[in-house]
Amino acid sequence: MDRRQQKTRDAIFKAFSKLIEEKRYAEITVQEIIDEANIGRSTFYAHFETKDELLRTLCTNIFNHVFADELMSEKTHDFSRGNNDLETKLTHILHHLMDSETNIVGILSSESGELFMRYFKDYLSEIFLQYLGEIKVNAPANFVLNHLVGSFSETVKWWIDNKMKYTPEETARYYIEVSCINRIAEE
Amino acid sequence: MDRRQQKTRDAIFKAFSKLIEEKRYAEITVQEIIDEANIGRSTFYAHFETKDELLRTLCTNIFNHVFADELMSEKTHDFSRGNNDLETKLTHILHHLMDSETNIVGILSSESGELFMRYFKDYLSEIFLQYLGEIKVNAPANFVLNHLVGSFSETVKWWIDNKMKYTPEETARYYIEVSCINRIAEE
DNA sequence: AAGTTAGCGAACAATTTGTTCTGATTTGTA
DNA sequence: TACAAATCAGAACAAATTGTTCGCTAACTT
Repeated sequence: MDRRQQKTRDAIFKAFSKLIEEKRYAEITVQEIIDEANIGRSTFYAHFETKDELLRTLCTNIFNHVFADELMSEKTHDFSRGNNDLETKLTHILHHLMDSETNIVGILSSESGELFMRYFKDYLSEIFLQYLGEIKVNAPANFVLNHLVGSFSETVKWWIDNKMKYTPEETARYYIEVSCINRIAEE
Repeated sequence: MDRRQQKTRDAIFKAFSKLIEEKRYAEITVQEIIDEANIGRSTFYAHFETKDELLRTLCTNIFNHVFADELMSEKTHDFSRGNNDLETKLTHILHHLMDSETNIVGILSSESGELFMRYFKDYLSEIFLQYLGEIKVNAPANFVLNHLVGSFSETVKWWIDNKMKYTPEETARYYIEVSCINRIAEE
């Protein structure tokens, strides 16, 4: 890809990330992004049709990176020692969020966090889906999946809102603790 | 209160509710609300300073109604038979959502649902706070509260997205089933 | 019935959005 | 190196939106 395109793209992402930490997504104007990125007006629209498309692309980039490892290692679970496997995976994800270059923390904890959460949940679903069969609970499967994904994403938000003052290991542990998943181990 | 004011207010709420079921909150313009409500431009601004204030007011109205009963009966729990009390309360809330005059279901399941969920969670927190002391889990209290509130609101969303094909009783049961709350009963 | 309050709608300035055009710059390649 | 193609900047534009003001009319309260 053309180096100029790449540079412009990066500038837009960087500007957008910075702005989204300062104010709500809805309040950010395309003009502000253009000014912050220091590019021409038409240049922005050559890359993204709307602000929404920019957001969508940014989310895909970020989460592809965060989930890169976890989605690789499908079908290699180890249930022999309870739910160790899942706990490790979740811990990894939290570490990735912590170490990410782009300021995901700023984004997720911003007023626009909900938008990102939607994308986040899509990725999480793929992870939890692999464990669904192991859970013995008297409720519809799609309810359980929804619950696991929803409550883990709530956990992440809580963790970030609390300035990550707990370690990824502790946080994953808390989640397993309150989750019905820990009944796999108790069987 | 002046009948004219009441009529105008109702017209605005009704128009806003209708629009929010059709499209995202961000995409709704004040002009559309005005047209749908069939009122004068200045009239809208005489009632609400911004679109955000309209949203806030609508949420307060709706949820005050849904939670009216539950918030009354504070401090009258009955832990003697496990978590029956909470399950009943949650069932009530689901019933209220079902029977509400305003189309809460349409609103909560709309693209703007997350906005309403934020308000919904505020009310839920008050309910769950009363049960927090009874839960024995090795995790910070504010984590547990966040988890309970978050996962119940996820339950409600799941229920609505599934066209409420389960009864409030069933749904509340499922929630208790996967929740760490049912360990109160198991002690 | 008289005085007060609310609603109407036109007109206004200020922003914002997305498009189009022209001319300049950069890039990959021959 | 040189040239053609792609990319960029920025000005200018129409259209939509926002929030305010003002004079007039209709409805309400006492």
